[in-house]
Amino acid sequence: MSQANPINHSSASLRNPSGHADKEVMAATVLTSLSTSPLVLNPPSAAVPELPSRGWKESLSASYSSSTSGNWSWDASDQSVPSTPSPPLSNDANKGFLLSAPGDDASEEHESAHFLFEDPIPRKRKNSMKVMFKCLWKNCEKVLSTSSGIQRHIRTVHLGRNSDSDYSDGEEDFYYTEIEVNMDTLSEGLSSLTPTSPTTAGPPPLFPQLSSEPHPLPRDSAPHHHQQQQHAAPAFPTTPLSQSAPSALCHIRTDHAYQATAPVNIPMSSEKLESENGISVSWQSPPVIFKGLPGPMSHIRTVNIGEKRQLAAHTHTHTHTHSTLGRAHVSPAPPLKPASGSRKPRGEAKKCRKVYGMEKRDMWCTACRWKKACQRFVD
DNA sequence: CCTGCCGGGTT
DNA sequence: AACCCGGCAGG
Repeated sequence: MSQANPINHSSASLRNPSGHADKEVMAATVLTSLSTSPLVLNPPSAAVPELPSRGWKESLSASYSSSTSGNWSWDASDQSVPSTPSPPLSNDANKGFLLSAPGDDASEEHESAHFLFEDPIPRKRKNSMKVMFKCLWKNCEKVLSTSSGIQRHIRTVHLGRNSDSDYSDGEEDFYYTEIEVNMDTLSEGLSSLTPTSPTTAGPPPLFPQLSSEPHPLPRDSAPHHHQQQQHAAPAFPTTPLSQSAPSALCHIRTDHAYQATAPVNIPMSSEKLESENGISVSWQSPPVIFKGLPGPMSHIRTVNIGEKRQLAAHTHTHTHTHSTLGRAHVSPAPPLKPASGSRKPRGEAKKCRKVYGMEKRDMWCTACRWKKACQRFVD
């Protein structure tokens, strides 16, 4: 209850106003330019309306009414049902169109551009959050707007697999994160900047697990539009939204955090994150998981593929009353230790329980929840 | 105490 | 198979 704060709107204390503002802004710029339009035609600085981070829902649904095809479709529910001729593009996710693919992106791009440009009035965003999927492979910073897109990207580019006729979804390791960016904050930050292409690559994003709201956020709810550079050709892309995390919120989730390599603990303090040494972070293997609970900087969380479970409140009152102190059991069939090390040495890594705590039990990996060997923080 | 998780039961 | 949990080892 105390920590399970849903996307903390104000973020107020997330970052200290030190001197790294520009860095931040930079990232913001990138993000925005990305999300608004891949083409540099439309400088986002145009006029990004700013709405009070609070109450956007109402104000939006009100003012956002028609004007555009309004297919921001975040939540079909709050759509004012603008007379959209074409069905809401709730397609995305499953369509599996890879935005960054040479030719594919056209469509989506078109769309976004479409309603972006056609916008007569500075429409207000209905929801300032945007979900994007970011590839976590070593030097790849690809960001796509759909999970299927990123998966495909990984499959083809990193796993060297031909996506065409084969998609063995089940067991693949898709290392990517789902990030949610608050556009409001971004806009604010760069309202005074011009959208220039990012030249520096900030440190990779970090995604310590962190609580967040329990919203399930189904994959196909990702707003589609916006994308990023072309294929993964450049081994070192211009890191689109590298150091995400605009002061407000950045919501990251990694799919498949399971069997991640040994948890790497990246020194992460909001400052360090944007400190000059851009790429200094030990960003080595795709899946990176944090051991410790990042302090205040928490807007990120990791999720396992099979863990999409209901992340509901679940205030579980599991307070096990371990009163059964029956340790002194008289085991009938005793000794016979299976050749040495009977029980596992007991890894030293902190497991879900320790990391998230009982109150956030729904964030544990399934194994932990079932009192099985932790799969997320394996030793 | 607490945490991790085995072993085994239940759905 | 997914889920749950008693109970124990280790700290």
